[in-house]
Amino acid sequence: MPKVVDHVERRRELAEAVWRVILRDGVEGVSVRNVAAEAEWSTGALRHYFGTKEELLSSATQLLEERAVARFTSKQYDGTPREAIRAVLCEILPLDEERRTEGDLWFAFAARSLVDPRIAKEHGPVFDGARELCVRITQQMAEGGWLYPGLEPDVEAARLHALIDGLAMHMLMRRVDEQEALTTLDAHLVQIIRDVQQY
Amino acid sequence: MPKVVDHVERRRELAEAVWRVILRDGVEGVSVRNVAAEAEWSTGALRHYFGTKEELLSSATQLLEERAVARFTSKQYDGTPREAIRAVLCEILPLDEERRTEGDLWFAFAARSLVDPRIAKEHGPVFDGARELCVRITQQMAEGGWLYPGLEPDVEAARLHALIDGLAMHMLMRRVDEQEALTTLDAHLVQIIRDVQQY
DNA sequence: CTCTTTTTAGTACATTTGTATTAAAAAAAC
DNA sequence: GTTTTTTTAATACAAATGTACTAAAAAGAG
Repeated sequence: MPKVVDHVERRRELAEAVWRVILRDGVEGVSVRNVAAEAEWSTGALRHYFGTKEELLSSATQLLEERAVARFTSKQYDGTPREAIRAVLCEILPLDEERRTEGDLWFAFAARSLVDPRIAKEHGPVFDGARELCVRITQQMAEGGWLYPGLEPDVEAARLHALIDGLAMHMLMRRVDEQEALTTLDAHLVQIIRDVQQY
Repeated sequence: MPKVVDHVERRRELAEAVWRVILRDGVEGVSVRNVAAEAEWSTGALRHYFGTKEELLSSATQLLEERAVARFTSKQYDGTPREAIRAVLCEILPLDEERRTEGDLWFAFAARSLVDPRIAKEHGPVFDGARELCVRITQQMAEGGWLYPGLEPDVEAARLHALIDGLAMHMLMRRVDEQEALTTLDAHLVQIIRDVQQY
């Protein structure tokens, strides 16, 4: 029998090499040879796992999706409502290097998804994950009586999602810094959270 | 003397060809030959106006910027405060084909600007134009007494900007439709505009 | 060890890429 | 008409690209 290789691990390894290339040169810098060189593989070995360049990009998107969605869905509330919600939302903002990397990739793939249906399909769950996170937040707020009176949970989820993605994008474009983003987010939370003295 | 050619017009013509290529194939589809074919020019003629591919992309970004900023800064208020503000903000959302095209390009260039400082520099004014629009709105609201009490004009400008850009992005990604976007925008306006009976 | 299958390396090939060069065509000044 | 300069077309070329192919290497089963 042949050498036993963890295919899942190999594909992850390759996907991460794709990431590094994208972060350095953008999606346009992704070529079979570039990725192989980045991973220190031969093009032949790479081709053994990925038949085409498209599969390579798909795999990189999928890995990003898995990680992001896992992070979004694993977070739990604790602390005061405002602190908890703020902490959850901060998972989306590129506040540290890891999340900035994820954000850069998310942005690159989002732009590519506009002209590449295949990427769009694989990128969709990232949007859905963030949206579900926002829906979960506003629904739990409504149930706990923390949602500011008169606000609709679903509409507020959409608004929160647009705001947080817009902020994230502005940060990725380096036009808004961390402090301004948090100030903006806090201003929003003030308006949607009803302050309860004892919770 | 030579044939008299309107260089500005030529460059505009070429930039629009670049746009069409980007809309069809993404930024990665832009090559000297592709653009020349799209414009029905020879590569030699194209090269007479643009020495390198980078200049070609720069020119396309600049044209986008000029148009977008012109649209943003030309709008004037009229009608009730809410109607006027809504109308101005709707200039940013991709609600018709022209603005969707602009939006698609804006998105493509924004993503590219993360790894290409040159594009970033030329793309910056588009961000600034939208931000100034938001600042103008919130400041005029504050001066006219329409801003909901307790809100800071500058913070609200940043929040409005993030929200509108996030909504625009979600629409461009085809994950949010026109109706949901307007519902979300209206929910936001309700919270930042103080309803004055007589204005 | 021998066999069998996976994994890898290296190379090949047709396209496409950015850029440069060349010479022809066009058009106004004289 | 001739001259002069811009504009255009066509081609050239090295480099990079996606994909395919071939044979060597690796590693467990018998």
